[in-house]
Amino acid sequence: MDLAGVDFSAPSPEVAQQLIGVTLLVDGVGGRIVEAEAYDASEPASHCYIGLTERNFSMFGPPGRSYVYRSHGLHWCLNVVCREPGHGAGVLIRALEPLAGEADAAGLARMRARRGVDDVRLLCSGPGRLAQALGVTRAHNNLPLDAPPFLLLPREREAEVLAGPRIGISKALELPWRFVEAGSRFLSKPHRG
DNA sequence: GCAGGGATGAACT
DNA sequence: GTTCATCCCTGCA
Repeated sequence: MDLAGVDFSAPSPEVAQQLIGVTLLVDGVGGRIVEAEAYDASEPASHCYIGLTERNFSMFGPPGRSYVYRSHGLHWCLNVVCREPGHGAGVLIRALEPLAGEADAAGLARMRARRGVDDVRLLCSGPGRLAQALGVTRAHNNLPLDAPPFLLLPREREAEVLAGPRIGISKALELPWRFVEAGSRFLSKPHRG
């Protein structure tokens, strides 16, 4: 399963690393991925750790699809599914650098309207913010990423990627499975080595 | 059936 | 740094 230069059948940490610098659009709105976290059925921080449930079934399906879940009763979070079907693994998309070129002005305006904020650095800097800016909800769960409304575009240049501990979890804190683009202004939190 | 907790974000002090 | 909005899943009765 290869899409936008990313091998989605690889282990999730590899997929997360490869996703940094890739452009993600939903219905034409989005930006470059600058922060992503890997999750796998083998470690307790993952929704997959407990096995297949109604909530996480997407992550046990074929790679290259979406997994969208509700966080804290309020926010939607977008993941991409990786590994082989039945394994249970995914990558949480945590932050985007919003596309800001002249051709993308309409997309930027839609993100600002959905978020209700003007500052471009607050549009997609966090998994809940990102989903709101892109209009992602439960309706986007378990959809293929190589078909509308999703569009993935390969890196235009090499990205310098740093690894560090994941954010907001209480288990498997030792795994350095958060990947960020070095020096990005659009991270949800600064990188820690 | 019910209590506890969470891959968050915003508004506080 | 702390608090809280408020849904869904889990574990235990």
